[in-house]
Amino acid sequence: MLVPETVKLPNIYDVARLASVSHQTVSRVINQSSSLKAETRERVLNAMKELGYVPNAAARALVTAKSKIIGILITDIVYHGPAGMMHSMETEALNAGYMAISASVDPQSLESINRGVEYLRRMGIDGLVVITPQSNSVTIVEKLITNIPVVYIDSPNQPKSLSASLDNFEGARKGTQHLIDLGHKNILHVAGPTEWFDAEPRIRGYEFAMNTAGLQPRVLAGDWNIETGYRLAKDLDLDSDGITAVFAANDNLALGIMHAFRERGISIPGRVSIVGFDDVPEAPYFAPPLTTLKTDLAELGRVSMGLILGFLKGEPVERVNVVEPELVIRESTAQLLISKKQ
Amino acid sequence: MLVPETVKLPNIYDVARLASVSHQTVSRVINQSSSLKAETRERVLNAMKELGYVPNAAARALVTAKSKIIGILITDIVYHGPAGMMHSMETEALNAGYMAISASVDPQSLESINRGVEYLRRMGIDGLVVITPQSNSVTIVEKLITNIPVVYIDSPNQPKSLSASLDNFEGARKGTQHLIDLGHKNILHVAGPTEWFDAEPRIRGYEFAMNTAGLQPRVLAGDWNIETGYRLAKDLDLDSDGITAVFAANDNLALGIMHAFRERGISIPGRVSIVGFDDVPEAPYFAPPLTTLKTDLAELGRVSMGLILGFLKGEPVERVNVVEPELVIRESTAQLLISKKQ
DNA sequence: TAAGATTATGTGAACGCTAACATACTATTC
DNA sequence: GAATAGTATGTTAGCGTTCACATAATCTTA
Repeated sequence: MLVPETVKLPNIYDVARLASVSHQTVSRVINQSSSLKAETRERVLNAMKELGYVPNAAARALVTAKSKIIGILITDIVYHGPAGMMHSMETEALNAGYMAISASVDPQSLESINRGVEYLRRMGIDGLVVITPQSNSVTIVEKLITNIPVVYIDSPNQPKSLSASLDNFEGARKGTQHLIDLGHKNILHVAGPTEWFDAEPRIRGYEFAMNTAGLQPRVLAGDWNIETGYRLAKDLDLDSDGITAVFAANDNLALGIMHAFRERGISIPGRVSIVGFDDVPEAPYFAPPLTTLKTDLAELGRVSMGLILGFLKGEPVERVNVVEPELVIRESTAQLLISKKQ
Repeated sequence: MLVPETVKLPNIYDVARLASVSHQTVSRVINQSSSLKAETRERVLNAMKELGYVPNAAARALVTAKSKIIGILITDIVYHGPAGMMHSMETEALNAGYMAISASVDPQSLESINRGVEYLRRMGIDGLVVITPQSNSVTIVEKLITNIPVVYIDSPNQPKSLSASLDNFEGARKGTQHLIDLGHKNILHVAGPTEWFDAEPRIRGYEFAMNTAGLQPRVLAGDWNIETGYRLAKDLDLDSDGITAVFAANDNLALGIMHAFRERGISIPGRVSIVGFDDVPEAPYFAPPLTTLKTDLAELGRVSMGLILGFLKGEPVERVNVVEPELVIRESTAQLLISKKQ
């Protein structure tokens, strides 16, 4: 059996003794202070290496009142997007000498959100990124976190805070316009869950494109899950409304929809064109490959973390930043050949 | 513009003063000590609430020499598996009063791994979970982390440490056996990258099943990417070897392979049966739905974190734990009707 | 009701670091 | 070569906790 050993880690005094300098000189080496003789620095560096010294973050945090930790409050990490976003945020933080630390919470449970925020506060985070698609988390955070900068991702209209978001409206508009350009007139939008901040602007972007083209918008309420797309498309009546294209609020929905159509023998894009949103890595390999809106979430993560870090460095930062999705055309969309109204 | 305000957070003395007790009594309330008059506890609790007091983790870590933080060293968080695993680990840690903190590193770069480990050490982590599929990270960790417990996920044979892993061998054996049971004789294995610990036992499991059945194993080297599956299957000669089934080392490869076959007009499972590994959420919606091995990575995460936490609590823990994949049969595999050797 | 046992609270020090100041060395100037 | 200005180093205190111990208050029991 393994037992916890209690090895005393070397501290700044141990290094100082070995290098025959004062502990403060060691501190200066750690903090790259100027006015240090090269020879002394060298000696200290060697002593540190010899003892395997690492600065104690707790002690430093205590005295500086800065933890060099950025918190990330995140819901639903299981979805494709957030995971990649986390990764890019962490890298960005690391490069600036910060650690990123995340608490994933259940957006349905106030208690869970509270607990997540509480844990982050306790760690003494210097800044916070909130990746939450729902308003109740935002309210809690606003109440509890008052002394550090906060960036909200995809949570529009936080007047007092920083924010970064995808331009969901514009993405949805582009996707819909693509279908309109192909000659489609009856385009259905299968929407995401309206409690999510992302879903609503996608609906509005779709409606805007439709209205602008003088077409009748038609929205079906959904959520982000494959299964929901499948269920909705399973007994969707295309013919009576003459639907020839579907704009799905994300790739998951699109995948489920395509699967249902495949089972029903409805040809894509022969009978119906499909557009998704996200461009998940699998999208080019769907049957058929999916036309969708590529959302650079890694970039969104970088931007958000950059906002916090810039703010902490005292740089002037934009309060609101936007990342634009890009239309990727694949085989799931095609020109409408037989126009109904002809 | 927003400017960093410097609000002084209340400390234990502020609470003590407001509650008219000593700071030590407040500490006792925080740490749920017994031998405290209920009335006193109540008074302190109220004072804490009134001031919005949160204990300072840095100060506590400094004096206890315990950070209550578990580090997670992770590579390739972008893959489906690790993300879900992270989530379950974090939850497990939180429930035990620990925070989880991750550093993602590039497994190709020694420097990146070093840096990741370095950052985690600096935070004074109490334990470490290493999710890395490659041996060089393991060596670095072993060299650098000597004073705290480490769990290696999917890194077999770490004699001095704890480990948890998927039973990749058994999973591969089951998947291959399923194809054999369906009457297939010429089964190709498209393998994962051999530098990854996961890939090799999958190859061996496949070979074991084949050899046991008196069949000739045939392995094609690949990696974990969809694109690779696609590329390999694009000009794969099925006929000259009479291949009727493919066992892919993960679902990504399977997806790429299926896509190539679809393009080539090769019917699945009519002409070729396909088995994957992972059971990604999309697998039931592939064309056709994919037979695969469900790997409960969330469970693997829970087990791993549980090992560390149990160890830290001084409980006796198993050194090695294994999570078994489960065969999920879908439409991508079918009975071989025309047997070649008949 | 005095003595001991138990429960409840208080006091000082220490954890490892950095900030602020003090002092010792070296280079410059007149 | 004495006065001045850097440059390089040392000394002390304090960050907010918990720990180990000391003391005060209360409860037993003969």
